[in-house]
Amino acid sequence: MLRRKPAQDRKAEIVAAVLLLADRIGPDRLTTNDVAQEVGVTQAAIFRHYPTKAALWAAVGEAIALRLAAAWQEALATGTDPRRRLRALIGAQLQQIATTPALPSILHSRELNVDNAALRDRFRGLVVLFQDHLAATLGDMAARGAMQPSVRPDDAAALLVSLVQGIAIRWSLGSRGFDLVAEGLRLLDVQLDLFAGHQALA
Amino acid sequence: MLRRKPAQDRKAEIVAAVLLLADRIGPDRLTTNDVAQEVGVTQAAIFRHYPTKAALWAAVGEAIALRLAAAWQEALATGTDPRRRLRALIGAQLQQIATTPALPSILHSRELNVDNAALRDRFRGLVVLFQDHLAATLGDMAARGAMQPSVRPDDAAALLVSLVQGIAIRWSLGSRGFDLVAEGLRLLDVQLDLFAGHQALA
DNA sequence: AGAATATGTTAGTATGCACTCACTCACAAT
DNA sequence: ATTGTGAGTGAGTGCATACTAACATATTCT
Repeated sequence: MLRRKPAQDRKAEIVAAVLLLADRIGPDRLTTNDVAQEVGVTQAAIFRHYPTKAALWAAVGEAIALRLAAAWQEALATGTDPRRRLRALIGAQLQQIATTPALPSILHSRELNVDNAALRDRFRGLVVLFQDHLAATLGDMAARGAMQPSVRPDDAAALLVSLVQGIAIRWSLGSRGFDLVAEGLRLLDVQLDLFAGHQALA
Repeated sequence: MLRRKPAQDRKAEIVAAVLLLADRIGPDRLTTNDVAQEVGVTQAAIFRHYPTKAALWAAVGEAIALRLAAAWQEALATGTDPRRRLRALIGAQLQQIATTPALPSILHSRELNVDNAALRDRFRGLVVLFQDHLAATLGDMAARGAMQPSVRPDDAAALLVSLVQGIAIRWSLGSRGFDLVAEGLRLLDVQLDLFAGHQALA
């Protein structure tokens, strides 16, 4: 018979399994049976820890939200130079996606966006928070003259958010054949040099 | 009893229903029953026209591929000015997304990417084709001095593809509260001015 | 050691899914 | 007007799913 674990540990294992399998199988196709097999217990055991599948997804969402918020806080603690802080923010985001590749598909899954209204609002708040961080840092850069005045700050923020999403998609479609963080930061530097309006070194 | 239609018309109706419902319900959650109700026939009738659900998805993919290719061809016929051609290409792509909002989610759905290998390759080819068009046009722009030499053409193409994906996502999440094509082209102009290295008019 | 508890299992249920089969009848050509 | 064709139906099948209830035992507390 299998080793029994305290509920707290098992719950964490289950959430981890969902994150792993959401990437492999897809968030909207993931079944409680898949999760149970991955964890190594019976399907019924999942329901001892989470009363419904929706509750399980809520726990997964909460775990993601905590991780993201922590990563952003750490990035914001990076010095006072706005360009370095921007790099830290974007780098942290890319790092989160690299370690949890299911993140984008979960964020856009119908599971979260259609079924679970409370969680959807939670994530909307997160996205807004991230964009606020970006906008604030871009404002600092503008104050230092590191931004062409012709580029509106909200447009710049939109371009940066797109950059992250776009490279994450390319990384996924290309079977993760390159270093997401390194390539993302390289592209970010290209874009930031363009924002600054001076030519980068060849 | 319901009006009977020739198979060709009915098949087109079914494909149209899938495109509509894939947006509303999600590609991976769409059932043959949903489709049948939308069309106004019984579930069994769907299987008279398409032997399996996978075959139905293949038809949907084919329809999308034809539309995209046609839109790109039309855009490429736009004059010889590379910047205008780029605007036409991106505008066509945004227009396609605006009229078929399910497009991005279908392109990234597990239905297409996991189950239907043939169709996945078909779409991969489409994406490559689009990027080739972009790269060629960017090359023309560079030849006319409308691109800073510090920006590699493939990086520029990656940034433009990201721009389209990013604004499409924002449009979707924001309940389509703005004109996707107009806003996308506006952002494109901001980015192209940055590529050119001269300030845009305020 | 023995009782209490909580983590697990076995064996279900109801529902929804893709898909099938025997059959009906609307329509078009003769 | 008759008839052949094929679009459409009603009633199913088998399977997967989320979830449940009764029971079992590993672990912990005393």
